[in-house]
Amino acid sequence: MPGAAKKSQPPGRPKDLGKRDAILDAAKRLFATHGFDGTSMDAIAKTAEVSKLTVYSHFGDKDALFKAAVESKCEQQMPAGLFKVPPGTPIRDALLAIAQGFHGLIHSPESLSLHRMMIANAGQDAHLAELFFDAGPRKTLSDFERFLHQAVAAKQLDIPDPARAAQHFFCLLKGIGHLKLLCGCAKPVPKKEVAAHIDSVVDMFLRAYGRG
Amino acid sequence: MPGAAKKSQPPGRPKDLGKRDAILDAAKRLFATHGFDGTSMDAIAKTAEVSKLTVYSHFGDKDALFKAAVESKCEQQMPAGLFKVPPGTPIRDALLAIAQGFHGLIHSPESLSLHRMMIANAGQDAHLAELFFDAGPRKTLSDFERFLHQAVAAKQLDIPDPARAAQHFFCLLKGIGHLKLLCGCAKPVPKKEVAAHIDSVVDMFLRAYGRG
DNA sequence: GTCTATATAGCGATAGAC
DNA sequence: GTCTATCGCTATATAGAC
Repeated sequence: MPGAAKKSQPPGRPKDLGKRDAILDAAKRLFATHGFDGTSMDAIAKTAEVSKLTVYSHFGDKDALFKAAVESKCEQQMPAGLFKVPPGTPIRDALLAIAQGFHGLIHSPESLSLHRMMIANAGQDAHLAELFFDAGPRKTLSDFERFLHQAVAAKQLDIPDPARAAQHFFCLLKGIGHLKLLCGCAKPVPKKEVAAHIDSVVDMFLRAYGRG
Repeated sequence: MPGAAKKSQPPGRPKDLGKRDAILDAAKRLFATHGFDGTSMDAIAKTAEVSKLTVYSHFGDKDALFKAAVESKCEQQMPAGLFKVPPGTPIRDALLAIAQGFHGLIHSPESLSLHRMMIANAGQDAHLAELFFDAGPRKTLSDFERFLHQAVAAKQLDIPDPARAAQHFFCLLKGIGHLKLLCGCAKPVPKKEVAAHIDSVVDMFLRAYGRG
C-alpha cells in the first residue's frame, strides 16, 4: 500500500511549498506597488518564476491570491515589543520612544502600501477590511491603551478615558504627513522635521494628560 | 467673411458645453465609485448620454479626463464659511461648531471618494497630489490657523505653535473612524458615538491649549 | 462636432501534453 | 504537479459616414 503511510494528505504529488512562497512574495510586492487591477497574473507568475497555471493551482483565482497576500502582510508587519520600555523610565521618555517606534512603523513603505491596498479595495470585501483592522490598528491601539492604564495607576498620567486617549495619541502622530505620503507626495521629509513633529505631539499629549 | 466676427475661437462648430459638463459629471461619479481602472470610457459616455468619440474629442484621453475630474471635485468640495462663528461665542462652543462642520465634511461620501481617488493614484502623478493638497487640506488648515491666532490674541487660548495646533485639531477629529470609512468598513456609526468623539476631541484640545 | 462600427491589445482562466 | 498555447472577453483608441 504505497502512500498509505502518509496520513491526512491530499492524493497525488505534494505541492512545492517553495514555489508557493515565491508566488506569495511576488504577489505582495506587485499588488503593493501596482495595485490590484494594475497587477496581472502573468506578471506574478513571471516574477515568481513559475508558470501561470501553477499560480492558479495554488491559489484558485486572483481574488483568493490577493486576500492571501493581505493576510500575510498583516502578520508580517506587526511589530514585536513596541510598548516595552524599561521600568522606571520617565513618562515623557517612554512616550517619546513609543512615538518614534509607531511613527517609523506606519511611515514605512511596507505599511503605506498595505494601507493603499486596503483603501483601493474599499467596498469589495468588507470582511477583508475587518481582518486588516483587527490585525493592525485595533491591536496596536489596545496594547497602548493597556500601557496608559498602567501609567495612570502609577500616577504618571491623568486620563479620563484611556481608550480615547490612545486613539488621540496615534492620530496626532500620523498627522497630515501620513496622508501626504499615502497620496504619493514624494518630497523626502527631513529627519529634523520628523523629530520636531513627534516632539510637538508628545508635548501636546502631556499638556492635556500630564500631571502637574 | 462669415465667422470672422467671433474672435479668439477655434475654427469649426463650437463644442457643446452642456455635453462637456455632462461628461465631466459622469466621470466624477464613476471614477469616485469604481476607481480609475474600474471605470471604462464606454461607461462614462453611456452615463453622459453621448458617444464615446465625443468624450475623446473633449478631453483627449482617459488620463486627462481623470485629472479634469479631480480638479473639478476639489473646487466643488471646498466649503464656504466653515470658520465663521458669531463674535462673542465662547471658545468651547466655537470649537464645537467648527469640529462638527469639519467632521461632516471629511466624512461625506464625496470627500471619502476624493481621498480614495488620490490615494489610488499615488505615484502616478505627483503634481496632481500637490494640487489636491493645496486646494483641500492645506487651505482648510491655514484658515483654521488664522482662527487660532485670533483666539490667542483674545486670550481665549494658550498655544505655543498655532500651525501645529491646527494640524493637531484636525488629525484628532479624523480619528480612526476616517480610515475605517476609507477602507469601506460599512458599519453605520451611531450619531451618538460621533457626538461623543467630537466632544472628546474638543475636551482634549482645551485641556492642552485652554486657559485656566 | 457627433455618431456607429471596428482595429488592436491585454487580461483572466482553461485544455491538453509530459 | 507543472508546463506551453490558446480561448473568450473587455477596454482604449480610431476610421469613415452624416
